[in-house]
Amino acid sequence: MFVGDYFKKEAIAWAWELLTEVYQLPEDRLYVTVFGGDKEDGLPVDTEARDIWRTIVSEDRILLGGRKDNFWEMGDTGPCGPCSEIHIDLRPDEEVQEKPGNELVNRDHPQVIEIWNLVFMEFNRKADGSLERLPARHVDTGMGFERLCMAIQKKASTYDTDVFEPILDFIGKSANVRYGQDTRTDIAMRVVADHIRAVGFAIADGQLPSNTGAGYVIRRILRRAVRYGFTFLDFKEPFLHKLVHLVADLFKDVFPELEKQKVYVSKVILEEEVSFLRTLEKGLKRLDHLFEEVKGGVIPGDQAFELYDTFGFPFDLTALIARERGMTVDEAGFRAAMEQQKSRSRADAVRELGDWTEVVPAEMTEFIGYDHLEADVKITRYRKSVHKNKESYQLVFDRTPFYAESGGQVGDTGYLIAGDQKIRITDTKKENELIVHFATELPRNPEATYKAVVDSDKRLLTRYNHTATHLLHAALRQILGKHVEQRGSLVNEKLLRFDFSHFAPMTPEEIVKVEEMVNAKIRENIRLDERRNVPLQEAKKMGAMALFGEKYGEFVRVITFDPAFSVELCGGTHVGWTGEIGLFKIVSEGSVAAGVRRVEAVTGPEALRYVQNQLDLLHEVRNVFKNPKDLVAAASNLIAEKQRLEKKLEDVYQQQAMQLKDQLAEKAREVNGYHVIMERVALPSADALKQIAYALRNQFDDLFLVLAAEVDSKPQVAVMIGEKLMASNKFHAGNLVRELAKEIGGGGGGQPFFATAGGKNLAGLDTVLEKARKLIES
RNA sequence: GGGGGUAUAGCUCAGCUGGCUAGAGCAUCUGCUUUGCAAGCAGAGGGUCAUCGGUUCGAAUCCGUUUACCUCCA
Repeated sequence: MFVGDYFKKEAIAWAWELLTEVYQLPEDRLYVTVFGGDKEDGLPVDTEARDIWRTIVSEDRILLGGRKDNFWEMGDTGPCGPCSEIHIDLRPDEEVQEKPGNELVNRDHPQVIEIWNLVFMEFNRKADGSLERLPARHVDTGMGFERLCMAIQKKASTYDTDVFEPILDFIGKSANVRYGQDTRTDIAMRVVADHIRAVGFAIADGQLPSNTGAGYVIRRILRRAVRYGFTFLDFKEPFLHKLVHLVADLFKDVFPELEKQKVYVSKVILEEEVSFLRTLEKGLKRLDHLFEEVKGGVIPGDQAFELYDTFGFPFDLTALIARERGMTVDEAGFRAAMEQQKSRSRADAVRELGDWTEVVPAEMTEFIGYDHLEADVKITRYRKSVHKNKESYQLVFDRTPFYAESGGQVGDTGYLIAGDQKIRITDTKKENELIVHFATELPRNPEATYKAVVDSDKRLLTRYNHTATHLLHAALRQILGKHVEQRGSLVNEKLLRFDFSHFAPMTPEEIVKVEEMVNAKIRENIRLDERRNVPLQEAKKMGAMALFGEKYGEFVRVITFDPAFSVELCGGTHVGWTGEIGLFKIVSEGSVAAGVRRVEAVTGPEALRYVQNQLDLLHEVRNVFKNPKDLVAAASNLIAEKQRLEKKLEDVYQQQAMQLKDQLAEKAREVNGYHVIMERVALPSADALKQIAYALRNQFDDLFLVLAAEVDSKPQVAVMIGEKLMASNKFHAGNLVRELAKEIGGGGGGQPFFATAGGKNLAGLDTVLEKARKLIES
């Protein structure tokens, strides 16, 4: 047998050998399942697997399964195939006597469980639903770790194994609950134990909770754990983070990464817990409101959905609390709203991918972009992609100078040329061994040889940033400490963004130091030492920094700039000498999550431009201040002075307004027993008008005021009615002002005691007063 | 990537369908009380109602833009 050979027979035999001989699982409790064929797909029974099994176990232990259980697919399209599972019956002997285990396989029995799955990748599901045989077949093996533990340790549940016991113990002590006493708290404890483990590992692996993609999955798992603890174990304060040390210790032999980073991981978890408990609290508040509003027993589904969708408040909590108050929630309505949301998202994500059209058979693309920026290439396959009515094409070549997005570095852009046709390549991505080029149109003659040309400017600028990222990484480790680990990275032609684990904000001094060190390394003009195809072990010996969460093949590429400074495993493109970078400048420093800092920086011409812009800005500001000796003092003086003057001006306005008010008060006449003031005034603002009106109202409780004002050469009318008069219900300022506004060609309104109006006809102001006089005297 | 939401005093927020001269609690400051502290009482300062634009006589409130954050879905 050679590497790459299809080893269905061996895979089956090895699985059996491992379980029965190495792990000593009892053969008489094991069952195997084999794909039993499917009419719809026109697939026969997997006789090949069945025949292999027949040489190992007796016929009555081989069961046939349908497409649901024994045909594995990862999605609507792509590689798939029949699978063969091994199940174990862990029930006590008496039960086995009563009912044979083969009747319980794949029946969701808690103690008759699948522990092993062999997937035989033999087909490719095409876009139209049809299947084609894969030219190169292979076997995927899946094993349930906890289930295997359960089988080996002969326990009734995975949670009774030594993988979980200490964690459950600790949770029980913290919650003051004993495991095994109440199903509800038991479930909660198991959920917490299981989830903290998953989340802890994932975060140690470099995956942070976030609101998109993989990070969102982490967040959801974590929140589920918090929620179970919150409702069933009465953990109202963050507690999950306390479990991290325990999990780390339990798994330190097999997963040392968590042990190494436990402080960091528990910090991240704590932060998430705090923020989720806050959303829970807010949700509870809203829920209280909701209960008061609906009062009549059933909470509408869309309301519950809004709570969940917009405020992140879990539905089952809503239902639980509703039950406690003797109410129910319209669950069907909730699900309907949820479905709507899903289909909306799906509609957006709909991307019709056509099947590959193969031009020349080829299993991989040779990447020649480290040495070439253009090359003659042949198209090996292409397909059409439709997204939101926009067509685009994906092309694969036999070899390519285009760098595919990877390791934070963006994919190359460029064009493809043949004869008079020039095709724009807008992006390049990797799909397994293939490098896929995204094109705006389809080559007219796919069989022709094309010249592929990478946008060299963009590539060059990107190189500066990628090498600078390595220098930055090394400098951060030297200055901040060895706990600095890369958490994420983005490298394009404009800037570099580097996320790393570190607990405190960087001080301005640290930023300067890092910047200086990177620039010193640039001036040293260190030569690139690039080694391709280094065995992974050897690379590690060289001290290369490998990243958690990154998968590396057997052979790696090692990028070194001074063996004593920066050695990294990296597939990206770099400068030949660090001096090419020219200048490195940090543009911003901030945080993205608990314990993770983000630095953004620019290099080369972009850095120069940045510095230039800053200096220009400074220069301009200096000019504005007439080139003072001390710019900062000049600026702060100016601001202080401005505040002082504003205050003063306000006082003056106030005084003027009060003076005007006093003058108006003196002009008050007694008409029908009211204090009537009707004057034409000139004022700087509508607000001043309001001020005066209110001031007069405070002075006379039987006030009847109509002011016709000219504000910014526009007519404005205000009517104010005193408190006493209001009580008589005789007047309504709003109605009055509307009537008066007709004279100035405008409209208005307000409250019963105070109203304003504006208009266009300045000449009408005097008529307004006349009209008002008639109104009051009548 | 798509949907929903939020942005008001140093902090936490209220302000419902435009018009109660922009509020509450906590924090800060001053005074009183007290041997001192905690606390209490009286008072004060503190706001470009995120941004830009629009509608209106009038916008924290309605509409649009930008930014940041929250949240759900993919």
